[in-house]
Amino acid sequence: MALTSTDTSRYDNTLAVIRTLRDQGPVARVDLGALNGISSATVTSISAELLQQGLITERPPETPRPTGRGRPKTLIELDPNAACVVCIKLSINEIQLVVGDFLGQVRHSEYHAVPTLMLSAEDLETLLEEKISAICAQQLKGFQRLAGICLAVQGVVSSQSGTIIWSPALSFRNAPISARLAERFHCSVLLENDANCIASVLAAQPAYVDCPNLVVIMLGYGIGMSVLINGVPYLGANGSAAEFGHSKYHPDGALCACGRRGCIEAYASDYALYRAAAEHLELPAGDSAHPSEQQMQALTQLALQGDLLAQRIYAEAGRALGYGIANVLALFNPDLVLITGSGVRGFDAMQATMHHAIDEALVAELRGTTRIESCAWDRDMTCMGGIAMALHATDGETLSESQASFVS
Amino acid sequence: MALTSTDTSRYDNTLAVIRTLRDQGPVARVDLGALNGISSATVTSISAELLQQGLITERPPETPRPTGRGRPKTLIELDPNAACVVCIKLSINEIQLVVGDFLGQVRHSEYHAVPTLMLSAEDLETLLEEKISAICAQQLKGFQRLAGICLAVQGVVSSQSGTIIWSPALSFRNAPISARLAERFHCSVLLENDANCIASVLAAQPAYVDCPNLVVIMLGYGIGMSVLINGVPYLGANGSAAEFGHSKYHPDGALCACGRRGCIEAYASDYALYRAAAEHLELPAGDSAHPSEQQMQALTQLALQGDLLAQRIYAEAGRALGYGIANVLALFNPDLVLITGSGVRGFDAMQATMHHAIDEALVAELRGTTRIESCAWDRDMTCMGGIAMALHATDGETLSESQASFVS
DNA sequence: TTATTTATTTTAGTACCTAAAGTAAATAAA
DNA sequence: TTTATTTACTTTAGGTACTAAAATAAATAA
Repeated sequence: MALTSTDTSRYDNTLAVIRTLRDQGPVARVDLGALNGISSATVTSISAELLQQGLITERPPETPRPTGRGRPKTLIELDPNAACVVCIKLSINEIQLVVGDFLGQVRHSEYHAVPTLMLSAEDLETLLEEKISAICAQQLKGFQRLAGICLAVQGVVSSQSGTIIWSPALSFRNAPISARLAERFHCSVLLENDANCIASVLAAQPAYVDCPNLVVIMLGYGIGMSVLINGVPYLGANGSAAEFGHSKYHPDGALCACGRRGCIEAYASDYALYRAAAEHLELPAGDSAHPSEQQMQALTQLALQGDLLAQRIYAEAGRALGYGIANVLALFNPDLVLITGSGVRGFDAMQATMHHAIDEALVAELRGTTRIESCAWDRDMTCMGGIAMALHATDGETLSESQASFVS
Repeated sequence: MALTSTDTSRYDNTLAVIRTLRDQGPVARVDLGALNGISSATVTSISAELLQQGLITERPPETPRPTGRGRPKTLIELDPNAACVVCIKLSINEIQLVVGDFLGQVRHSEYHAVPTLMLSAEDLETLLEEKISAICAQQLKGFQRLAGICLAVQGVVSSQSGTIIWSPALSFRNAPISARLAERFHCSVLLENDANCIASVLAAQPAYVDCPNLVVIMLGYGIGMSVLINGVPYLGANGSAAEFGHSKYHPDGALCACGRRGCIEAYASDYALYRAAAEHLELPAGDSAHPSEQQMQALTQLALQGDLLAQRIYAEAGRALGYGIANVLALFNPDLVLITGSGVRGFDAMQATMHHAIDEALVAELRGTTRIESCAWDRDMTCMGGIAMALHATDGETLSESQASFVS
């Protein structure tokens, strides 16, 4: 008779095995059992299925002898070519396309300069279709299947409906982007906020694994945030949760790009810092409303080298940031707040006032034990996270589709 | 051989049946199956066990005929006396003790005036032991077992460790209260924030069931908040999440009871409103730092009846509240914000400026579709929520202990 | 060469669930 | 009044998935 609709234990255990193999690399059946709380007999049965489906392979025994007595472990590992995902990062004036294999490793990466603010929703769709088609044709040869596509976007997105609601990198609003790509490429399309991608990568790092409640603040052209609760991004009702950049520092504060006053972003983002400095300081020529990396580096240099006005600007940014973080601590009480993004280049110039503002705003009981740390920034991290999230989201499909193709 | 450690389906299904019966009242086996996605054969088997354990009873067929053809449904229902819980609400200068039955119905309630701010941790423990002992002796006669005790406390508590970290109703800090009570009364002791109790009750109401992400703001002597994410209270790392009252309105704002400046509580709590008014208005005599219900009602009356100064004070409170809510919307993006607590009495005098502040602070894309509503306040609601949470937390124990006692 | 150790596989047995068949208890229709 | 129909509940038969224990495999140590 039929499988009970509520009994998902085989499915759950199989996914657990796949994910353990992805996280830990090659693992023996005994250890897979111990790690996941299942018997090794069950692991034998699950791995036999996965082997038949071509999702895993047995690793040939090492030539250098295994240590210890007894029958040596037979390591099994994911077949990196069993599936792949494509992740596209959409940021202001640039898109990045990355191919990741079934292990989550980056196998290909390319950047394109694109005037994103000029694009209509149709332009963007067409552009993405073109670029992804090219990637499919050139880069996906050895893979058994394309499991999914992840679109990592700054701003407010609805993952559920696949709609870009509001992105600082784009001029249009409310574009249901996932549906068309899913239809065109016959695979799952995941739409994610870029900060959530970064947070997923950071949460997996050994230094932060014991932080079930993790807040990641992204400083850059704008200011983004991700809140992981028990390791999963908190999205809110419409996907506009964690909009730290537009939480408030001061009721009648500086003007923000969003049109309101007093947002944290209006003090601590690249454009806010540059705007405050441009009037008074000698800085590289360029669009001062959309400062380039080079422009920002020049400004940061001034602050770090002791220019008093630049220091004052960063100090005030740090104060706003700290004040905003105080609210985050009072409301989320996370284990850890990590500050990263391209804007961390200036973190040393903000740090002191930031900590001071936090202490001034919160009593010790509410300040709690939350660690607040900064963390080096790597422009490829977003897509690494997107790949991981896309694989995680599509493991179930990969599993059932491999099964189907084997049966038929 | 042994039951697989991962196979919890019978346990899960049994709990689901118990909880359905608690939420919906008497239900037939067919309907229990349909509601929980299990076959009625399984419900037959589960209900046979529960019947033997004495946790449910079959309801005798109704004298007025059931409508429709076919064999009439045999309704089963929880035995209200199968278990009970005691909930204690600890608020400033008052404690309430309530007995709830296995259905979650209040069976007994009593209030005691207690100078809570004068108590040491030991005093409190002794007092609670006394009061609970008396309740046990007098009120728990008909019940098969005391499943648990719930302590509902204003302020910051660690549910995990059972420690009261910081409560405005108490002078001491960091008191591990649960352990001693658990030892003394041989049952589970649940320590909960009062706002979480209220939120649990509200979330179950038909009007709000479609709000998986619910924020409840409690106005009163202090200002509390609860955030339910998918129906469960978000606690944070140390239990100090959702401290809305000490999130910020203004960097250099009014002095708060916590010792910091600019907290929302320093504008919109009872003591803040009364403090602002007492200098200038004729109000009932009394401790103006801890205004009584009567004092607050007098002040609210003035504002609602058009006294300009009182109106200005409430308007400013509304502005602070709205500003704080804007941050909550930006960070949590909930489906619904409910404003309640004894302080809602003055909500009409705050409403206009509150909404204005929210609109001024947030662009439409971030304002989202969140409903913001107020909701009538009932002083018994906290304990109703505490009972529900305690029952939910102890259903598993009740189940396994009834089983054990049946087997032996 | 044999004993020991450890890993994996096979076997036997259990718990749970569902579908389908059987039974029970009512109303509607002949 | 009897029979058919409908709906609810129970029993039976069959299937999946798991574990413990036994068997087998493959190494090292003695």
